[in-house]
Amino acid sequence: MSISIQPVENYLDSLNHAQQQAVTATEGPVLVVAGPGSGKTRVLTYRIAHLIEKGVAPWNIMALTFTNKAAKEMQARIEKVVGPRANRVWAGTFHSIFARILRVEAQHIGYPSNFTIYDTEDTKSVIGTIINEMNLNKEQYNVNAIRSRISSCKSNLISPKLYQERAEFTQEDRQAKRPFVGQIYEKYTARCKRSGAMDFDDLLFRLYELLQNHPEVVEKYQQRFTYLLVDEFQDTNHLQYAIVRKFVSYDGSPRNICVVGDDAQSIYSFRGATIQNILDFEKDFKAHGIQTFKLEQNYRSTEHIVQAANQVISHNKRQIQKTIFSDKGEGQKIKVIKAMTDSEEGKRVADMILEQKNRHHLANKDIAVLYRTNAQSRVFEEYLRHYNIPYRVFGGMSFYQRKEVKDLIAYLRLAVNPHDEEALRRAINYPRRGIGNTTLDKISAAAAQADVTMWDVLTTVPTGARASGALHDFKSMIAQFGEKAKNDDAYEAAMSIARQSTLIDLLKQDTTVEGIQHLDNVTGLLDGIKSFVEDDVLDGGRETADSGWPTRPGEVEDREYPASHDKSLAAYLQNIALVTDLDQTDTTDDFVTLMSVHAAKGLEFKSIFVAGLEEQLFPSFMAMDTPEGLDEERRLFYVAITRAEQFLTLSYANSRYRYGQARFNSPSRFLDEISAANLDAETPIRNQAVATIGRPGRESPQNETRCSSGVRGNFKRPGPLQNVMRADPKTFKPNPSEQIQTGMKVLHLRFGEGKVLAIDGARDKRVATIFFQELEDEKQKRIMLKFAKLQIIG
DNA sequence: GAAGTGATGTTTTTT
DNA sequence: ACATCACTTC
Repeated sequence: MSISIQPVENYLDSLNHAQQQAVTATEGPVLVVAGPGSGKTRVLTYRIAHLIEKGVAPWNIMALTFTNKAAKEMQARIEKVVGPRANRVWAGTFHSIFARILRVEAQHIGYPSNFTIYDTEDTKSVIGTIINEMNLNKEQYNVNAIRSRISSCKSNLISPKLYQERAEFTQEDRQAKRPFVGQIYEKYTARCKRSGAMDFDDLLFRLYELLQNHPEVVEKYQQRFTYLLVDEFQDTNHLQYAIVRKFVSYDGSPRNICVVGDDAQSIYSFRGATIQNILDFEKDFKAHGIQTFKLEQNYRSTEHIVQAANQVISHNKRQIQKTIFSDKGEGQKIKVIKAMTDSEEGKRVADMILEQKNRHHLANKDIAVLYRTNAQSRVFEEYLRHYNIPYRVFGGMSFYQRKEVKDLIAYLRLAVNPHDEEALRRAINYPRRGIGNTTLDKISAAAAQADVTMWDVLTTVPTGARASGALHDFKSMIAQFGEKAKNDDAYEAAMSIARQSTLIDLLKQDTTVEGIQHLDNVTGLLDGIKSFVEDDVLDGGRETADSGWPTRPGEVEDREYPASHDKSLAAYLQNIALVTDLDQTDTTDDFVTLMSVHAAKGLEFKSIFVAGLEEQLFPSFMAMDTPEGLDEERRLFYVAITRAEQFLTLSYANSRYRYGQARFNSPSRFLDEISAANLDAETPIRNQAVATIGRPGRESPQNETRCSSGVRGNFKRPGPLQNVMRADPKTFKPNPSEQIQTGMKVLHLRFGEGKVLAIDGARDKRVATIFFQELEDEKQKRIMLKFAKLQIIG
């Protein structure tokens, strides 16, 4: 392909007719319907470059994407055409761009500018706490269900107030036997606000409210963003479109808005995305001379693949008419692997990968295995590891979701915003400092009572003497961390917080295999913060670039928006809250990619494997009951096969383990939707394959230790710790607990001989701190005397 | 307070 | 199958 570096003058020459039109129609509303591989990103980037060439200031252009990756790629490609001033274009995800605006305008809506961003975990935890506090039944009030209901409310512009006013909702809830959902929603919203926190949906919803209620603010941004572009428009939800409209719909607006999308690739309706937006867009801007362009030539895939894709998608009724074609030649027919079991599927796919690498000289990074659910990755991992083929799994647990990483981040978050209750709950007794659930409940109740945060009442709530001391210590420690966060750069601050919170010490004490892994992860986090501080490349253009560029109104104003030069802890946290693993791919490494079909959207590979093509799985049993659900599954399949450039292999298994039990499914109906003319006739089921179904581990158990790229620790757990008898049960005679005093030597059935270092608490709440010589790692134990069986031996 | 046990739900996709 | 969570036991 000839994309890379185009001389500035003739970048238009490299485009086909439809693409050129889409690039040069800069004024007024434009809808670009772009099939897979049709050069959509190219059109978007050239369009922006073209605007800049025509004299539009980069900071007057806002380009909204769905993923950070897409935004980065766009920015990089604009830079190739127009140079470093590309950095001043407001290109980013909906969430990140809106967060940036909200930081500046926070005071208008009663938020601090360093507000915390709650991830899904935090959200669920808050909702869980509220359900607890309201004494509601956990089965009826399922946290996940409530969370998604609240989320979809926000996506549809329904505030808590509106929710409780509308009979349709209250009635529906009453029928579902959960009449308090509205109240939970209201409390949740209030609590987030009190904590100075926004969840993902709030980044959109709060911005909408801001633009709605503050004419002077909305005007400022309407004037600022004179050119608006939206990528993957089919995946926007109602709320996102409402915000976009706010920016461009006002009296005298030139309505320079360009949306690019493909209704056939809409795969996010489960989180509120709706193709209705495309239809509405045509309607909403009809009066303003909307221009529509269709990009129908596919430059990615060979003909068999494109034809198969067209056949599949033609089974969907409602769609924008278009004809995708390719002139890249017939290419290879599509192969189908029929396996007996999921394990055999894994083996056959790995075999085929090996064969393709040899026969067609493919690199690992030319190959991807796509599946419907992340849980399917395991069998492929097993066999790829067995064959020593490097691979990487995307999705599943992200780095930032790991417990030890979240633990440290909780402290960092507290340092920046001590009102962040989720961080407080996480950090307050880990490492242990004697602030148990009882104390926590008291604080929580007092905070709710006074309508303030837990931080506000931390040291004013009456508790036991011990807890009270611990709370004072904790509060002053966090306050001290807060000073560091304010004065030091992110790395210095994080480093000393990691040390002084004693989190690092705690991790170092754990010498098990996982323990070392945990410490590695935390070190990795700290390294990440370090490179955040040191990295001035990422957005450096803001400071130094384009000195020859004339100063315009707006340029000075631009400095109002926090950017790369902000190396504070607050800036770092803002950054990572909206980042996923996918965004930090090191493209120099050569590995096979394993990911869900959703995650693969927007990517392309020479060779694609789509696995698990079975009824109930793909299409998913969750979606296949309704026509709309099935259509979306089909679009998902369409996305999957159109990722392939030259080789496409589909696979399925007759039986597969789900929930620990073998299930039998028939081949996916989607397979029947591809004409036999595009399928490889010979699809041999080798007898020999059946004979070697056994797991690789069984054949050569030693092999596991050498796996080069083992990302997920398949290590054995070390079993119950120290479950060895250290004292002879026959001669063991425990003393009554009242007799135990500080300084005594005692014998414990399992822990052996120990010395009582201290005792705290009174009567039946006495807790002894005992030093056990014979224990390996954690020699000091705190033992509740009421239950402990200890024999005094001196 | 800590550790071990049994019950339960989870698995569709993600900013 | 696996992880999380309420519950029991020391």
